[in-house]
Amino acid sequence: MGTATIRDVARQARVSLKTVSRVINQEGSVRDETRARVQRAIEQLDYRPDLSARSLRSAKAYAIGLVYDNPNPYYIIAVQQGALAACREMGFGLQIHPCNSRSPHLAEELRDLVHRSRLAGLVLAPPMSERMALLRELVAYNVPLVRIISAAEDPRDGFPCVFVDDRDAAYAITAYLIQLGHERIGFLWGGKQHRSSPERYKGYEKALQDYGVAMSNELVLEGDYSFDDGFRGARRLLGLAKPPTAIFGSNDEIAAGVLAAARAGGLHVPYDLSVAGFEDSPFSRHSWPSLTTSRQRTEQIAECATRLLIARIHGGDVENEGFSPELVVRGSTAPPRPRS
Amino acid sequence: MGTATIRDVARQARVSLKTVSRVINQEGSVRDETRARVQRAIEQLDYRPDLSARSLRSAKAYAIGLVYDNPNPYYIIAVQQGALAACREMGFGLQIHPCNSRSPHLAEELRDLVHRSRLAGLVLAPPMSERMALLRELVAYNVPLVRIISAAEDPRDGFPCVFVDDRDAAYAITAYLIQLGHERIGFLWGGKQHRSSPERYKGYEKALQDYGVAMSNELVLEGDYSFDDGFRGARRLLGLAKPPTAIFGSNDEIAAGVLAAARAGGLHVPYDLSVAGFEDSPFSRHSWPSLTTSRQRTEQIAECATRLLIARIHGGDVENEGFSPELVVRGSTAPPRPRS
DNA sequence: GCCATGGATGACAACGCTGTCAATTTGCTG
DNA sequence: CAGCAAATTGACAGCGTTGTCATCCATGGC
Repeated sequence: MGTATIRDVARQARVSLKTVSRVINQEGSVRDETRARVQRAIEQLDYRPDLSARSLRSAKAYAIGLVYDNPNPYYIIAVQQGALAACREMGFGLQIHPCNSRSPHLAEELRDLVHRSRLAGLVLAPPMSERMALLRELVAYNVPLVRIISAAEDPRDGFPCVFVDDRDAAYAITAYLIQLGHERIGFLWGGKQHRSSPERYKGYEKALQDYGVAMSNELVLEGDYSFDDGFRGARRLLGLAKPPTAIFGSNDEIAAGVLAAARAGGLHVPYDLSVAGFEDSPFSRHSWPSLTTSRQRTEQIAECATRLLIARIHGGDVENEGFSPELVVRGSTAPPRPRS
Repeated sequence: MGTATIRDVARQARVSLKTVSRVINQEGSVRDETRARVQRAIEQLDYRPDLSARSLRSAKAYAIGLVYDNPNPYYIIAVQQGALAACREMGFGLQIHPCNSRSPHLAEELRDLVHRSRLAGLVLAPPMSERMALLRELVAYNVPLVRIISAAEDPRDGFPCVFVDDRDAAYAITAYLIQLGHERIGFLWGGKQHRSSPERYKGYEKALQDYGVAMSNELVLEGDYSFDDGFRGARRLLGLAKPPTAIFGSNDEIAAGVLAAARAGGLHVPYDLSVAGFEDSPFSRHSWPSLTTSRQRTEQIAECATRLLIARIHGGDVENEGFSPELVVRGSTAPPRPRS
């Protein structure tokens, strides 16, 4: 049995191979009656075009690659969902490619992937999307790509992208904390290899300036986008002579660590300490108290990036697009407790 | 530039196409000197075989599909990682295929996928892996597959699988709670469409029996593998005239909901209430207190399943394999508070 | 010195499909 | 009804690779 080919369909419909091909690819120039006959044959034989053969012959590719190196399952799943949605709609396949962003041979590895698997292009998630050297190499290899990056505005650097305004979002969170009455607001950095980290820091800094709140270096700690760094960072901040009344973690995992540290220290969130995160991961809804955070429409962002890539592959000259995360207020933030 | 073909390599090495093919596929019957010349040409030209052309011609496939319908990002990412590890080692590609397990045309959809994308076979994660009708259809379509399922022992039903003994693991957790001194232990069911749910329930039930602890229907509630059902279920249990002193949630998300409900009710975990989860997701480590749970080596399980599939594709007649989750004791469980 | 043996190599076709271009049919005009 | 353009259809080659089978050459036994 198995797998009818275009040949079988042609025989059954009493037309040439090429006519079947035309019907499949909606090329037009086929009489309605002929088309109907071919359609019928296709259904009777349960025929499905073979993507390998098609892409081999037409020198077009019908799959794209999704490249990431990110330990955050929520983020990755959302990116995958978005990319898949776009791919399915456009009739493309999706090949996922988690990788090590520190690998020295990444450009070759990716070019390899593209060539071997006949990928039409790549969607790059952070932090790969922010390695200029990598981007240049890939472009030199003629690999079409679209990036998802953190930037306050269109970078116009020649590499197409979808950009997310982390700075503005961090500004909004910080401003919200200030408006609640907080004047000592701790900030825990995310990973240095992510461009989003300095962006978020800049937003924090600018809000303090704009509202005339004094900066204090002791309130800002470096770290990574991890629970453990949130925990450790919070412990240090809470051990200060003048501890902060609010802590802004650069993502929800960090904020989760802060929550844990606060509880370990016997503090009641939000009355003794306000905590804010970033990302709106499910964790932020399920923690106790639930986290004030910033909602990134990761799925939509990825879908948009994938659409851009496919449009580019189809030869379009497409514009970059920007997204702004939005503030989500939940139970982990409140006005500071009046000085006793 | 672009993408040398086997033809270029043959020209450069002054041999025939076929000889290059032999070298690439390690077929033997090539003189060392010739092989070296070809190798050199391959490196110089940076040649990579085209998987589409190869699979087209050889009627073999070099990619497998991973099919799942599961809202839990931690689980999915772990399964993907495991499957990818096996695929990379064996030179296979991986195509992910999230889908709706309730779709009536799933079998056709999957057969379609296999055919169009020339997949060598499918790895099925729960709950798809437990739909006998689906399995039968796929086998009728000649689709090689391996399942990941929940079962206390090798089902020997003709469909190859990797089976995870959820029952024994749930038994271990329940027994542990009993040994701590608990006699009223609530149980919150997972999703009915997952075979793991009744398995976990059976483990709970058996432990109560074996230890001579009275069953009480009011302590057992149905639900889904979700935070919200954990929250609602816990509220109901805690509102009973004789509330439980411990609650066993069928997974970590449910347990997270229980934690939240306990806190909303002013209870201190673990002193007023012990809580246990299942899965060892990162959440279980990052919650406060961290959750006593059952560690499933999801990544290894998926890798094993993928290996089995590839072995089967290569014509091997392989044995099913079993995994037993292991008890992880953390801060959310303690002896019950003495009656006041 | 001759032939059987077997290892190394190559020529050629074909996998399933689409691009090119030529052949055929259709429809329209005068 | 001839004449011509446009619409429709088909023959054929070839994408990059491997399977089949034929060919070539060195070796060794008699």
